[in-house]
Amino acid sequence: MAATPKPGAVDKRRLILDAAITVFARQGFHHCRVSDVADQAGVAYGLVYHYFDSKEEILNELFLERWQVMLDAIAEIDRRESLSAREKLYEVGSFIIDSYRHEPDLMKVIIVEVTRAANSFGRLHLEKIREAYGEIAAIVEQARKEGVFKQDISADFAAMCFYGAIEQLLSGWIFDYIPQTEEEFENSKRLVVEAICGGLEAAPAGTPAVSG
Amino acid sequence: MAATPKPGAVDKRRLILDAAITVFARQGFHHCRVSDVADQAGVAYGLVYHYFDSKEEILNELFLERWQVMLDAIAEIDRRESLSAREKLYEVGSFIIDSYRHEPDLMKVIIVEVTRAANSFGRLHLEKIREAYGEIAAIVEQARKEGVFKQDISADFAAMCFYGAIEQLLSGWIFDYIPQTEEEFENSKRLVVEAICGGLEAAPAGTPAVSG
Amino acid sequence: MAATPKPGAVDKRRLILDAAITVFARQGFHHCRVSDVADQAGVAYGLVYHYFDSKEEILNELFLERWQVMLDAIAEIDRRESLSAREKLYEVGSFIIDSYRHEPDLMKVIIVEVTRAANSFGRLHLEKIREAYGEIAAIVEQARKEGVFKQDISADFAAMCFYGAIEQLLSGWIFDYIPQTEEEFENSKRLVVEAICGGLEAAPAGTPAVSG
Amino acid sequence: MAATPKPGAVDKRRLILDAAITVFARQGFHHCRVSDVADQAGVAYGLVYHYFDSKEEILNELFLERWQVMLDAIAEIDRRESLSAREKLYEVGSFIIDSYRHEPDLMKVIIVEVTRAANSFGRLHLEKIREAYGEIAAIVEQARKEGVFKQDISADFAAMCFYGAIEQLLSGWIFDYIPQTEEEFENSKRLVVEAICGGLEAAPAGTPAVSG
DNA sequence: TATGAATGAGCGTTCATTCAT
DNA sequence: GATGAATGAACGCTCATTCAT
Repeated sequence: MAATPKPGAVDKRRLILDAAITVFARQGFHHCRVSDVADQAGVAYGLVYHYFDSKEEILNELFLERWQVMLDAIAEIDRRESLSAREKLYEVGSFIIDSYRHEPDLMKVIIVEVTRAANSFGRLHLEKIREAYGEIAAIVEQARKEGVFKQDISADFAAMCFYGAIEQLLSGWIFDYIPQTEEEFENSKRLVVEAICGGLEAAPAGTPAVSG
Repeated sequence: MAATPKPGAVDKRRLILDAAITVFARQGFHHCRVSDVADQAGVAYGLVYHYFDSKEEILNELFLERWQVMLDAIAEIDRRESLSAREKLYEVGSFIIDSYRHEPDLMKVIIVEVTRAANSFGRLHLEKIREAYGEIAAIVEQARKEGVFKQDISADFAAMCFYGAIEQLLSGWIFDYIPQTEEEFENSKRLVVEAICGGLEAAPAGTPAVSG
Repeated sequence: MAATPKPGAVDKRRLILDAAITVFARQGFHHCRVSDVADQAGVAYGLVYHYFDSKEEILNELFLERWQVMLDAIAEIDRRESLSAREKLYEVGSFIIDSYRHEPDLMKVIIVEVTRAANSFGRLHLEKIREAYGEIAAIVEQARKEGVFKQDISADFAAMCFYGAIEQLLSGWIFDYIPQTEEEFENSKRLVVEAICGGLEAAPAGTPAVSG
Repeated sequence: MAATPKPGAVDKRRLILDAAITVFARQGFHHCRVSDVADQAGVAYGLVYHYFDSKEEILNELFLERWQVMLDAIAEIDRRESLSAREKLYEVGSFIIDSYRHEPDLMKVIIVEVTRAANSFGRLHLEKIREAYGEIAAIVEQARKEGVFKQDISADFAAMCFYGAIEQLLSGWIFDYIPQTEEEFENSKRLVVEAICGGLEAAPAGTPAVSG
């Protein structure tokens, strides 16, 4: 459809996608009009339909584009053999949290309008969303095989807990439960791994602490 | 307002609320019409406006009614002094999971349309939703004071992880990631506490296991 | 859907249908908006959609309602055993021409937007339209069997010629080729039968004229 | 305006006109986009506007171009003094039927989108369309003067009947009421003249038949 | 000539809500 | 209480046409 834009020229398609991120994040996908996106992008209404088949397709594209980046990143992390399971999960959590830190609107849209809206748009992407759980589960599974992680908690189950905790943190930032400071972001990276891998319970006295 | 219905008479208001649970769960709040709810209830759709101010009010009422039951239940659990923190969290998780088990449509509506839709309807109820986190945090906080839970993980943070993990599990059932068997429900109650409190990591050899 | 209106009350559904006749005839189906119909009927926009599923359905209803009346009338004419074939065709032509005379807008809509628009809306109604040809053909067929009509012109072919001639006359009135006077209508009834049954050619001298 | 294309070069204007015939015939004028025509022609849709002022102008051009050919042909037929009225009408009918036989798409477009759509595009061309009736009427008129055709049927009226019958036949082929075989075409040429000139009624016994 | 990005008016349809009965 | 006819704002999408390149 749309060709690669000439170098130096403004890529209107990108402009529209970026405008959509802003508008979807601010008003919500359902509560904004296509014209809001066009206005935000500074283009005519019809141009949106020149580049996209529907309002929904814009959201799908935003999601797929970004989610794939995350899937690739997690896969890459899992391949780093020098890392322990806990370190791998730390990297995964870091990647997600940093994604939010650097592109909060985009991540808000993805979390709120897609992954947490699984019975509307998320439905379309259930498989893609589950891939992420699967990649996390793979990290856990290896740790279980090595005896580092508990045998009685399945890798899938562990992945759900880990991902759920992180998505809850993102939700906390998105909806202002939790202050959004650099320190808070960094602490959260560390603590979510500590909580899920090491558990909330303090080690019994005399037990050497296992730090992350 | 609607008066208490005569004994023996059909409570149309309740009929409409129950119909809304079914319809919201099946079609989603945004993808159903007021008339769908009325049809399901077997009443004229004008009657819905006799009992409720708007479509949204129905959802609000469903949420508030049920969420309060949960808040009360958690508060009650927290008051049981004989229970350890882990046991309390087990009871909390059990309550939520059993809620889904016994009323899956209602819980689906609450989770999908309210707590996970915090930028639309959830926005109205942020405070009420946070109360739940606060109650869980209170349980954790006491355990921290007693030295049973780690000091470096704040109670609020811990509560987010715990609630996030459970909501993720519910989402898994709602969207059919996870099989919905009695055994699965029971295992999940146990394992989510084990994962969050005890951590995913196996205890180092020689360390006495701490069971839930 | 819409119940029978109370006696004395205004039947809004009928009001909309009548308004549609006026508007479709004046502006053409494609060149009017649903709001034009609603305005003409003096009702709110949405009421049109309360009674009809779509703009198209209004046209379909207008056509089917009226066309069936014509089919019934032709069938009834064919059953009158005392009439000759020529008399039957005269009655058929009279019925169609009088239909236009008494409800020119409705007939204009049916002819212009349906029977002469067979590749858009007419497509839906091809079968129904052909029924009329079939009924006319039946009249001709009987005359052929009786030896009154020529054997080498099939009944179907003859029906096409007869119907085509009449539709052309209606078109002439609709588009003001032909003056619309009472006299013209009456003459046309007589002459179209004379032309098609008796032919344009004058009888050879000495041949007794066959009058209609 | 577009200049005459270089010899050997592709005439894009002609390409677009031919593509329009195909597309208008297949989808209908109203149900195709300018880009459909351009795609069919294998050119960018902007080019259509280089050669034509509007989508409508393409249709106008197709109609005028072809209709004039027919007008000329009928005029030429009328000038052939050796032919009887019936023979002239046979030639006219043959010309129209052969036109459809050789260029069914073009004739379909002209009949369906112009002559039978007189209240949209046809409106523009009423005069041009009537010219054809006039030419046919001229043939009849002469026959009336010569006493060959009946006096009580006016030439205009007769022309309408004759043209109406033929257009109905074309419609029958266009919309697949009537089989499109060579034999059918040839028979129709003969029979339509026989029906309209000679009439449907069998000659009374003892009357010499007048054959076409 | 030729391209297709850009424009924006226009329209069909939906549906929450009101209200007369 | 109960019904469903009536309202009308809102919105997604289409597509003929323009125009910069």
